[in-house]
Formats: sequence, structure tokens, C-alpha cells
Amino acid sequence: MELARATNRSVRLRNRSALLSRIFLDGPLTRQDLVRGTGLSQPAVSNVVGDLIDEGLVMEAGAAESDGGRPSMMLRVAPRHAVVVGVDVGETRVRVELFDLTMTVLGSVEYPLEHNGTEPATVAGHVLAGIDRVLADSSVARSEVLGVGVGVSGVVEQGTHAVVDAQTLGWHRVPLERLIAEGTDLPLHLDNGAKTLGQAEMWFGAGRGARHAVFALVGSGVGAAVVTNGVTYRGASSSAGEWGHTTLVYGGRPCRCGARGCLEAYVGAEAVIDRYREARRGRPVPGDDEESQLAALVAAAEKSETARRVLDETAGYLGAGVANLINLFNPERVVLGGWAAMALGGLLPAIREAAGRQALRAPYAQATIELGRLGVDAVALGAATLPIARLLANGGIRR
Amino acid sequence: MELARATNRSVRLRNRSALLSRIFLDGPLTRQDLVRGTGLSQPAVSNVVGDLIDEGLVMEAGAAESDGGRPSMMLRVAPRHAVVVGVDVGETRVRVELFDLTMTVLGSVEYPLEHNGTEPATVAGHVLAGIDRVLADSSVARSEVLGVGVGVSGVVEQGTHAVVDAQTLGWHRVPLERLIAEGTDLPLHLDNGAKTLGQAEMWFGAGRGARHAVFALVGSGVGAAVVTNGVTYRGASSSAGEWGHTTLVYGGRPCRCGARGCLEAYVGAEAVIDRYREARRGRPVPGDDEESQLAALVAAAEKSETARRVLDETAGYLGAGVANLINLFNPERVVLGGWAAMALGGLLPAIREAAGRQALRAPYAQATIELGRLGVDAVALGAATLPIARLLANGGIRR
DNA sequence: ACGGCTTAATTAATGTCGTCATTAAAATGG
DNA sequence: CCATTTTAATGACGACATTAATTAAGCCGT
Repeated sequence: MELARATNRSVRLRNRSALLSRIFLDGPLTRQDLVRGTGLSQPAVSNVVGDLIDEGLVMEAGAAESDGGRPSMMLRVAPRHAVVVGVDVGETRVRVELFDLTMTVLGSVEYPLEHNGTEPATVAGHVLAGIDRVLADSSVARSEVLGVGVGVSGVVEQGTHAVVDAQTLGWHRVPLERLIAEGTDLPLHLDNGAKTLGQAEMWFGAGRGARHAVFALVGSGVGAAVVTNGVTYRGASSSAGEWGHTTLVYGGRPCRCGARGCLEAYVGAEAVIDRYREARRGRPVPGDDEESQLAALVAAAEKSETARRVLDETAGYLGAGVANLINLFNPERVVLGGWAAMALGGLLPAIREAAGRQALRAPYAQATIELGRLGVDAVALGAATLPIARLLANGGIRR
Repeated sequence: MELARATNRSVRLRNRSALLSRIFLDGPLTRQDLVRGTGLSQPAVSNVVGDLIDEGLVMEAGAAESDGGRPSMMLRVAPRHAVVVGVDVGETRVRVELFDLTMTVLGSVEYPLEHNGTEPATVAGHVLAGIDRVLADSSVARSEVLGVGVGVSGVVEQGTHAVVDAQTLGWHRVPLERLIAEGTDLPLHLDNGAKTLGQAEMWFGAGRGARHAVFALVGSGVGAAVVTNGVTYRGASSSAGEWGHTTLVYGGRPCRCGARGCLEAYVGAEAVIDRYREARRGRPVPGDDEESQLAALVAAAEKSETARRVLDETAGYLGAGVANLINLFNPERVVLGGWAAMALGGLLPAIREAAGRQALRAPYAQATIELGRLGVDAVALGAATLPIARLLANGGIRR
């Protein structure tokens, strides 16, 4: 309800933001497209676009087809007006990628993390080294970098400097943003990895065009990002969307978070593999790491009744979890992402069916349930969109 | 992300809306308070306030205390600039109330509903008769009515004419708004009852000052309203917040919605009483209706181990359900309302404790869990705020 | 009771910005 | 090569908020 005041200047800011956002997200577009899309008058569009071109944010890129009449010029965001860095701090590795403004990858590096010794300072060091590395590899000057986005698998509490809680990394209130900021003065944006994945799928993947969507990230653990009215929902301290630790089986299996019956204790990759091992009466599941173990389970389901049953149950739990999201958020789309969701992609029909059993008819009918389209690197891509989102919101004005 | 265009006029509209909202919600206030609160300049505030006074929306109400210097005038919304009607269509009755703009009750009527024969046309008839009745009783002219808000215990799908699904009333896609609109040309606003309760608690009760809050409505069934960034969250088809039918006990008790293990099947009043009866090996619970039966259970807990256990379990389930809300929405407050929640108010400490066990530490620490402050008629009060919310959003300009 | 002081509200001057109406530019087609 | 059509740029106009200056309206001490 609390509305900010409006002044004459804010009109221009808003219109700059609206036009620049459209050009970025739906471009290339002509001035006429913008007139139709925004409802602004032609002179207003030309005026603002003229400014954006003068400032080097937007460029004209050839004329559009015309059958009679002056052809309109296509407008696009200038790809090299700036570059952005996206970082994925996962449970097993730090990945740093460099993008131009069309989200073309200019370079990338990856640093594996030791399974136990994930010191915050080490991670911050990898991030800083990674930034230097990708800039050097692509011979891009530091001054061209608009900002650095970091997606972290854990709860990221925003503030002057973002603070991270990550049980899987053994982190409690780690001031990761400060640690990184000590090594660089590039603008930093930290966010939860599921939220950056959601942002990427929203702009470039399965979420395009939706106003209300939920993105579920199923990996070793389970997370989610909720987009409401086109914007990632953060809540009071930006830890909203902790789907993995909602109770699905009251009093059920113990979860690594300390509670019982969490969704993550049933459908996270680690939990699925555990349940499979228990179903095999303790015999270990073949494979060196979770990814190959999960793959082994999926492969075994062709022949093994036990494996089949574990997967069916997984679909049931996951479907019920999705149904909860549908009942609570009433989204147009539920998008399943993360490596484990991709590996379990074959369960999609069973998941849909289970969700249909548990969800209310009306909201279930409104929602589609689908897989993500951007693969596993979506976290870094989404992280890279964070500085861009800020740029768009500010109408292209850097601070 | 999609920003609407801004034009010069929209500046004034926005500022009118911001100032009028503040005066309504936090008034009486002085012009200086508004200057400080909104960041607008003094002349801008005076100018807009002058318009609002000329139009009869706002009135000056005496001078403020002053110790030297010209005393500032207090500004308040003109109580009788318009009146609003709030309707609560519950499972057992239709209640119609008339309010002035300070939300003082000018009149009210109630029509009981037969337990099974709740024909939509009958309900619409009660609503229309109720409007006539309260207007006549208070000798208020129909032309003074700003609008009619209706809170319905069921899923309300917004559209040109809102459509209602209410399992407990046996309604499926009932065009209630059309049925009412056929009998009156007053502006109508339909919404889910939990959402109107949330709106009331948000403006006048336990939600004041919060930007992110969840309001749980526990009656015979269970519902919730989610306020994000100060605004009720509706989702794609405004059925968001169906907390009652989220799965809490996978594969558990059958729910009247057809699924299994829904929260409502454990903590709704009907379910609690059922569980108590089962714990008494089928002996009926004393009392004629659910309210007295629940009261009997609460009273019995003083002496009966069985009753005590049923209540403890209820607190456990409810706490886990609240924990899910906390994990997913990361609110500042969780407010429990509805008659059953009030009757179970003594369980609040146990509910808090159970929620603490199941929720993640960080979001749990951010949230307070409390009881609603507005009692049971909050649904009608909240419904009456719907036309007012529209008026405020439009800067006081009626259509 | 009467200046001096303080705070509130209004008036005047200035500047930003979008709209409407008009003009210039740049194509196609007979 | 000129008429036609569509796009882009100009200019007059009006809506509004801002800063600075004035006027209004109360306290307080002598």
C-alpha cells in the first residue's frame, strides 16, 4: 500500500525503465512496437530511445521489412555496452561465467570444492580469482563490468552485506558478500541459487510470459523460487521459498536440518539414494557420487521392481510437494529444474498425476508442470541477470 | 517487470493515492506529517490536500497542539463522504454490515443458512435483502454507498464476474457476483473470506505495520491469506493461499476435498472433533454444534488425559503447518484467526514451540506467531475494506 | 497588549516531461 | 519521377512538482 511519491522526473525514469526492459527482454523491436507495447506516444518513445542511443545502451540494428512506407529501424541493447559476471557457488564447485548483454558466454572457469573443507574465505578467493581469470581470458577491461551476481546454495539474507546460511556447506551466518567485497570494488549481488535459477528460467526459459510461476530446484537438496507478479518473492528477510524443509510427512524421516518429515528428506537426490539403499536392505548403491548413483537407480528401474518402487514413491512425494506449491501460490507454471530433476525427468507424468490427486481442482487446472529448459548452468546465468535487473529497474542509469 | 507507462497525469494520481491512503490508514495527520511521511514538498501536499478537501473526501478536524508557531490542522477522511457494505457469506450464515469511512458500524443483519439447502440464489437474495435492510435501518441513501464487499468461504475466481467454488456449501463454479449484480447496480467486490479477514487484520488488527504477513483462518475448515509487500497475494486465478489442503501427513487421513493428509483433515474444527471422538473410542462429543463441541473438548482437557492428548497433537499439526508457511513465505508475522483458532488460543505456546521444531531457524527467528485481534466479524469488516482499497488506489476518484 | 520568534500554509517562478498536431524523411509502386 | 504511405522528428501546450519567498497564526516575555 505504501506508495512512494511521484515527481516529474520519476515519470521519465519509469518510462526509460519500461522501454529499456522491453528492448532487452523482447528485442529487437522497432519504435512502433514499443509504442504499441507500452501505450506511450510516438514522440515520447523516440525521445527516450534517443537518449538511450546517445548513452550507448541501445543501438539501431538495420531496418525492418517494409512493403511501402519508410521502414522502421530495429532497436536492440548494445551487446558490449557492458558485461556481467555470473557465479554459481554450488555444493561441489564454484563456477564463474562472463556474459555480454545478450547473455552470450564470453568465458567461464570452474573450481572444485573439497567435500568438507569449504572455508568461506576459500570460496571468496575462488570467486575473485574466477573474475580475474574470465576477464583476462576474454581480454575485457574491469571497467566494462556492470556487476557480479552470485547464486549460493543456501539461505541468503540481504542487507548492507548479504549473509549466508548453508547447512550443506556448514556455513552459519557467513558474511560472504563482505569477504568478496574486500577483494574487489565491482558491484555485487548475492542471492539464493534457486532464486537465480528461477530468474534465468523466467527471462529466458520455461517461465517466459508467465506472471506467476514457481521454480523448484531439485539437486542433492531441494529449494524453490517463487515469482509473483513477475518478480521474485523474497519475504521479510529474503529466505522465502524454502520448500525443501516444509513438512510433508508429519513425524517422518529425519532431515539434515534437524526436523522430521521434510520434503528434502524424501525427494532430494541424497534422500532418494538413501531410500533406495534401505529398500535394498542396506546394500550400497553403485556409483562414486550422487549423480552416478541416481543414474544407476534410474537405469535399474527398467528391470528391478525395487528401483521401480522407489522411483514411484519419489514421484508421489514430489507430486504432493508440487501440489502444496500449487495450492499455496496458485501459479501458472511449476518448473522443475536442477540436476536431479533432470535425471528424474521420466517421472514427470507420474509427478503430474500425483500432484493432481493432492491439489485442489481449480488451481491445479490453472497450472502446468514442466521441466526447466536451461540445464544446470542456469544458476550462473540467473546470477548474471541480477546486475542487469538492477540496470533495467534504474532505466539504464548506473550509480 | 512489465511496467505500465507513466504520463504527467499519473504523477498526480499516484500522489493523491499515497496521501489519501496515509490519511485513511494512519490519520488524523497534519500536512507536515504528510510532508515527512511521503517526501513530497509542502506546496505539493497542500495542493493535493486542497483538492481532496474540495471534493469532500478529506476534512480538517481541529488544530494540533503547538508550543509556539502556527498550529497545524489535523486532516482526516470525511467519515460520511461515503458508506460501505461488508458481507460475510459463511458456512452457517450470511452477515451484512454497514460502515462509514472510519469503519464505524452503522447497522448489521444476519440471516442463518440451512445446513444443506444453501442455494446460491438464496444467498444472493440474503445479500440483497441485507443491503436494503441496513440502509433502511440507518436511513442512509443508496447513492451514498461506495460499494459492497463480499467475503465468501470458498475459492473465489476473479473475472468480469467472480465465480465461487465452495465444497462446504456444495458450490461448483457458482456465478455469485452475477446473481447479486442482477439485483443491484452498486459496485461489487467478491473475495475469499480468509483474504478479507487478512485485509482487516492488516489494516486494523494484528497485521498493522507489517509488509509480509500470513493470516490463517481456522474455523470448521482452514484457509489462509498471504500479504506480500503489503498487498494480498492472489496468484494466477486468485485462489492462492489454500493452506488447508496442503499435504501435511502424506497418505494420512482422508479430507473432504478428496485428497489424503491435508492440514484441514487434522486441525479444522470438524477434524479436531472427529479425532477426539475417535480417541474416545467412538463415544460422541457433547454439544449441539461444532462450537460447543470444541469448547467441551477444551474444557475437558483440564481433567481428561485423552482430551489433553488430542489438543497437544492438534498444536503439533498446527505448528507444523505454520512452520510450512514460515519456510515458504518468510513473513514477519503469522496471525491465527477464525473462531476455532480463538477457542484454541490456549495452545498458542505449544503451537509456537512446534513451529520452532519444524521451521528453519533463520525464518522462524524473523517471524512472530500471534492471535488475531478483531474477533470473528473481521471477515465482514475486511470485505467492507475492498471498495475502500479501490478508492484509495484510485486516489479517491470514483468511476 | 505588543513586538519578536516560530512553525504552518500559500503564492510565485522555474523546470521537467508527455501529448497532440504538424512537418520532415525514407521507402515502394505505377 | 512523382504520388502514396509509413516512420521519425519538431514545436506549441498543458499538467505538475520543486525551490524560494510571502503571508498566516499561534506562543512568549516584557
